[in-house]
Amino acid sequence: MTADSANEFTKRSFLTLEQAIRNDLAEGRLAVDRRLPSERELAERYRTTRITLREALSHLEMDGLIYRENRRGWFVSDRRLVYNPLWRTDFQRMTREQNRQASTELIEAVSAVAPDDICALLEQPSGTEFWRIRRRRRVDDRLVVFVEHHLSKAVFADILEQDLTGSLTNLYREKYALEYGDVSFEINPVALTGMSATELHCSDGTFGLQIVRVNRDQTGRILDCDVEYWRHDAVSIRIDTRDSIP
Amino acid sequence: MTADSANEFTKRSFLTLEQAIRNDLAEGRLAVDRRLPSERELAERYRTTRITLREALSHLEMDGLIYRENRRGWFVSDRRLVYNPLWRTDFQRMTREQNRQASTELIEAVSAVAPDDICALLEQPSGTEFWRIRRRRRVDDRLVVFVEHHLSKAVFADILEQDLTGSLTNLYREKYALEYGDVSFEINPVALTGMSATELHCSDGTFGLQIVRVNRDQTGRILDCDVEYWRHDAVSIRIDTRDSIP
DNA sequence: TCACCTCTTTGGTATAGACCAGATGCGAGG
DNA sequence: CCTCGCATCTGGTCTATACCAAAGAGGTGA
Repeated sequence: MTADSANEFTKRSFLTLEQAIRNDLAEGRLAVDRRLPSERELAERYRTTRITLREALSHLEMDGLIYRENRRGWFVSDRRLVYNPLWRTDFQRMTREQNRQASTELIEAVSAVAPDDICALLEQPSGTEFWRIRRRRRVDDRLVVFVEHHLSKAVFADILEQDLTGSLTNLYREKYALEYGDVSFEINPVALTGMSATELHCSDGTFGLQIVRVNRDQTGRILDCDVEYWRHDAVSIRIDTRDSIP
Repeated sequence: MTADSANEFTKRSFLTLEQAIRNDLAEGRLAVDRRLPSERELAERYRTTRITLREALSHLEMDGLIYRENRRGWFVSDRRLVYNPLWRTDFQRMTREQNRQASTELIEAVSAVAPDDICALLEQPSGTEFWRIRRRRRVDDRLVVFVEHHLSKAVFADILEQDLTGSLTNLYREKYALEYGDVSFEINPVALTGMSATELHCSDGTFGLQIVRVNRDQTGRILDCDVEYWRHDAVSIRIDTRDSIP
């Protein structure tokens, strides 16, 4: 930040601090390589305390302008990824169509008893075991979503032998000759906690968007259930009934 | 409990302030007709400072357990309203089907130039005037959503003479013989600011869910555009392709 | 009855420190 | 070359206190 902009900021009210940071961000004075200076440094520059500064940063975070990675620092948010949960196009293709670059990491793939609510969604008795595949995805190198898939062990007997870092959609089609049919999903604003927070490198309690989706094949048989946890500033849900819903 | 873990217990109370409040909420010790004691009283009760206490309350707020009304206090959240933006059932009926009670307040109904992005969505040149209807809705007496409707002045010439506290869906059908056709919408997690925050009685910067919807009639003509701002803990979006999309 | 004013209570913002814990980079030792 | 451990960064949490501004209660006067 230049001496000028520091001088411009003379009033001490909270809103002006937030506005000052907003302006400096917009004009690219603050961030170097999308990364903001440390909180201590910012507090000094704006002649305020870390508590007050963090309050302002939290507001900008909620507004989707910046985000933080746990104990790593603050960063400037990129544009949102447009996402239609009714489409089962694979993630790579979806991001490519938006001129973004995506990657997927496999966290685990095991057999496990699903929680009761998931069993209910999958129309199986509580305590049923499913394949549990946990992955996380990046867009332009930023961690944006943590996904937990629950798959029928009967239908996908040998899924663990497949490459699970790619598209499950394609795997279903190519290895199991399954095409998607109906879908249902639920979107909830939630706090990211536990594993979703850890894997996304954000602190416990960060705001996120949870999307729970149940996928069926053409015969109406339930195939799997995905539970996605998105960084809230990284995604925009968009649905249009004029699009065919395959 | 072993001696080791007892030792650990005395060293660091693994029951954090947040968890303590969480327990008190769950067991009904804290909620007195859904309102929490003042921050000062809570801080005293939990032997901590207001800053720390507010941090904990913010976490619970993000998690959707409690919410605040600007300078009025903290309240315990009720269950979420299930909402399908593809359905144009009127609000009253939707809430009744979930055993909730709804009400709508008209804030203003005027002719006004719509912002550029809204004009673009409505496929009209920038600077076009529309009817602008602003309303807010309550569920079980809690303010949950602020809505801004932009309607074609040509199609709805005399809409200001109608009762605008009721269902616009019904008005379209009964007074204008219009049925809904295709819909498209966009969901974004945002910070509530300005009018949306003021009208919802929440402080500037509170986290919310924005839903922008464009409605068409059966011939594909654009009817209107709704911009909704929801309190994040009050709504759950649910969509199922097996439901008919009228 | 009702508009208006005032006083109290509430959350909202701010100061100035301090220590903790995870992330990271670097250097020493294998 | 690689690994391990330590020093030093970062944000995360905390104490203690103060004043401000809006909301709400209650009283006052037309």
